[in-house]
Order: sequence, then C-alpha cells, then structure tokens
Amino acid sequence: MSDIKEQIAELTRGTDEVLPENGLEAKLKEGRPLVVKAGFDPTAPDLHIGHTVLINKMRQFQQLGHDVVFLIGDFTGMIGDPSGKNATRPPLSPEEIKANAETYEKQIFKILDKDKTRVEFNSSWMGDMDAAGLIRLAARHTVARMLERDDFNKRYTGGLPISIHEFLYPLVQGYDSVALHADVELGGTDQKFNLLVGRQLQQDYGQAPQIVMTTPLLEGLDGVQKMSKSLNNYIGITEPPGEMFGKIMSISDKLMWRYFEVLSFRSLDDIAALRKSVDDGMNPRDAKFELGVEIVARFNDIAAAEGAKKEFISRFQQGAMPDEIPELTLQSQDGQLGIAHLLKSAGLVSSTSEAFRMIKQGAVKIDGQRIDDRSLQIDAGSVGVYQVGKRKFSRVSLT
RNA sequence: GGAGGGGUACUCAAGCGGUCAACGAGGGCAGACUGUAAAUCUGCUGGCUACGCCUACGUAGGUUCGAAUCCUACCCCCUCCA
Repeated sequence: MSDIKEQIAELTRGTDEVLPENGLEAKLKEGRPLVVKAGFDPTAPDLHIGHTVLINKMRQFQQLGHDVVFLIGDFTGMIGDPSGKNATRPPLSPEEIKANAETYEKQIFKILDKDKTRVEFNSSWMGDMDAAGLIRLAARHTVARMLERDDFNKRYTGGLPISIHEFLYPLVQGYDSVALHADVELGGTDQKFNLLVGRQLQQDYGQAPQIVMTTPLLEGLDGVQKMSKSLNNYIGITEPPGEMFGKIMSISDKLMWRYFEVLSFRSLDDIAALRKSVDDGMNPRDAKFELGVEIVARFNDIAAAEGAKKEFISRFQQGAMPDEIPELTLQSQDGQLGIAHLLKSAGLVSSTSEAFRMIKQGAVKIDGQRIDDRSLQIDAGSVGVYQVGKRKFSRVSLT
C-alpha cells in the first residue's frame, strides 16, 4: 500500500475542501479502517456522472480498506433539505423508499464494491427517537449557529419565513454521524454547513469530530454551468454506450482534463503523463477517446465501450451511416407522401415548418444525397434512409 | 392599508394604433471549417400539404376599418411608505 502522503494526494484530488485541513492525515495515521459516510436523498435516484464524483471518492476510500457507508436519508427525506421553496415533503411510502434504494444500488455498484459497502437508512435510529430525544438533540445546537447557514441567514435578514422543522434537517443529518461514529463525511459543497453541524454534535456526544470533505458540483457538457438534467447538459449513467461516448467526445479539450481529474480512476501521475503527450503533439482527440472508453466501460463493459468508439470513428471520422438505424414504415396518401410530412411522421423534425427550414438549410439527405426541393413527393413502395443534420437518421419504407 | 412600476416568444429584453410572427442579446438548431471538439463565420429559430391561411404579446371584455400598442375589469409580480 502506498504511503500516507500519496494516499492524501489521491483522496483530496478534485475535492473542494477538507476540514480541518490536516485532519485527514491524522485520521489516516491511526491506521484503522475509517468510517466514511455519505448521505443520499431517497427521492428519484436518477444519477448523472456529476453525482459520481462523490461516489468515486467513496470508492477510493473503499479501495484503501475503509468502511464506506452509503446512507439513505429516508427520515430526513420527510423534512426536505431547506431551500425555502418547499415545505415539508409528503413522506415516501416504505415501498417507494425500497424501490428507490434498489435503483440506487443498481447504479452505485457499478462504481462501488457491493461486498464492501454498508447501506444504511437513517430511519433505523431516527425512527425510534421519541419527542424527548428530539428535544435533547435540539438542545445541542443554538439558533445563532443555525442562522450561520447561508440559506437561513439570507431568509432571516430578508424577512422570509423559516419553519422550525427546517432547523431539524442539519441536526438529524449531524446526528447520523453520531449514530454511525463517522470519521469522515463526504458531501457536495452545498452540504458544507450540514456536514459541519455533524462535527459539533459529535463533540457534544463525546466523539472525535469527523473530517468533512466536500466535492464540487461538476460542470456540464457546456463547461460552464453545473451539470443538471434541467439544463440538458448531463450524461446520465444509464445512457446507451454510443450516446455516452458521443457526449464525452463533444466536450471541449479544457473540460476533458477536468473530467479526467474527477471522473477517471487513473492515477494523477498517469494523467500528468497523458497531458504531457498531448502537449508534445498527441491529438487531444485520442486522449478524449481514452476518457470515453473508460467512462463507458465503467457503466457498461469494455466491449460496449470499444464498440462505441469504433462506431464513433466510422460514423463521424469516415462519414459512414450508423450501424443501427431505426426503421419504420409509413403510410402514403394517394400513392405518395410529401417530404416534409414524411420527416415529421418519422420524428426527425417536430413540425412541417421545421422540415421546410431544415431543407432550406441543406440539412436533409436521402440515402446520403442532399435535397433542396421542399415540395418533393416520395412515391409509395420506396425505401430510403432519411437524415436530418448529422445525427438524426431513420430508414423509412413507404407503403 | 396608501403610492408607484411591471407582466411580450426557451430566457433576458425592445416595441407603445397599421409596414409586428414582433428589434436586439443569450440559448438552441442547421451549414462551412474541424478532431461530431473549442474558437470563428453564415443562416434559421409559432403552426399549417403553405406565394396564402390560422394561432400568439398576463386573463376576460370593449373602442377601432385595424390593437402587443387605447379603454374597463380581474389575476399575478416588484419597489417605496404605513
């Protein structure tokens, strides 16, 4: 096993903050398996690769022999992390929680070692706590400290409502660390306050405070805004290999290095070497290939990743048609069908107006032949590959 | 409760009686260039078997040959005062 300095370099790689700064080193020097905790919301676990930055971090700890706890916040889910927007969420049913937990597991075990991961639910200790216990817990923290949280602070000074129960969220999350005797808690940068409350509570309960490590929100495909579904700049971890590979290839060279840093399992030395090769003249595209293959293989398998790469090369570098083109059959009217309607019916454009626009712009091809006649009629009985832009294809037979 | 300002397309933001399917910017899409990069340049960016028609400027009415633009009511948002 590598020495502690080396471990720290890898463990802090890509993190935003480690608090206290030298705390991790002290913990590691104790030479025992650390309890490493990360909490997840029990709602809709549809993860994108941005979320995996944190999970990758868990994996690193796991590989170094530590005890990694995947904590599902089914109890805290009743509160909802305070944002000022939503009041109490309706609690999820046990069935829903179970289903979500299973979805999580299916996704995270592509990264984590199933046998070495402890999955816990915080309802298992919070569910038994009675009102008196909750009051005792609440007595451990002051309002002044609670108001240090940025979100609360803004609302308080802005005269906006803060419900009492929202104060309980950080407390319960902190208590989780007490219950688990956590040595390290991982979370996104937006979790910093909550993670720090855990430290304070642990001290109040006579435990050594956990180390807090925050990971940044990953930039999306545009390289500027954070990756999120609503901005449509994300790579979902359940996406098909070709899709995933293509999205990785479309990122900028600058962003590629960022992704290498936080998404790749390759060592820092390895990445530095690759970077040097590129500086010395290697085509950055080929470095991106390596990233693409690694990521796609992680969520699928190596064969799928190599396949996606091959497909990518033949399709875009050599301009070939994709291997798999969706096929469908359309019904003509009076023995033929206008091109605009055909494209719309095939789902290649969203309206006939758009079809006309695309034709005008030279984006439409039939069997590789560009067309410019918007009033073109296709005869029944014909079969052709219709293409709009670079990536939308459909093989249509007209009857 | 009083005073004022505002609600326009995916977003921001012009327009303030006809020439407005609505300036401009961002985003998005397409074309060129490429490494399906990035940067750059160009075009497009409501719908409709389409040189015309239909639907759109908070909601509902009204004035007018004609309204996003004027009037009335209503809904929502913001600022200042209490």
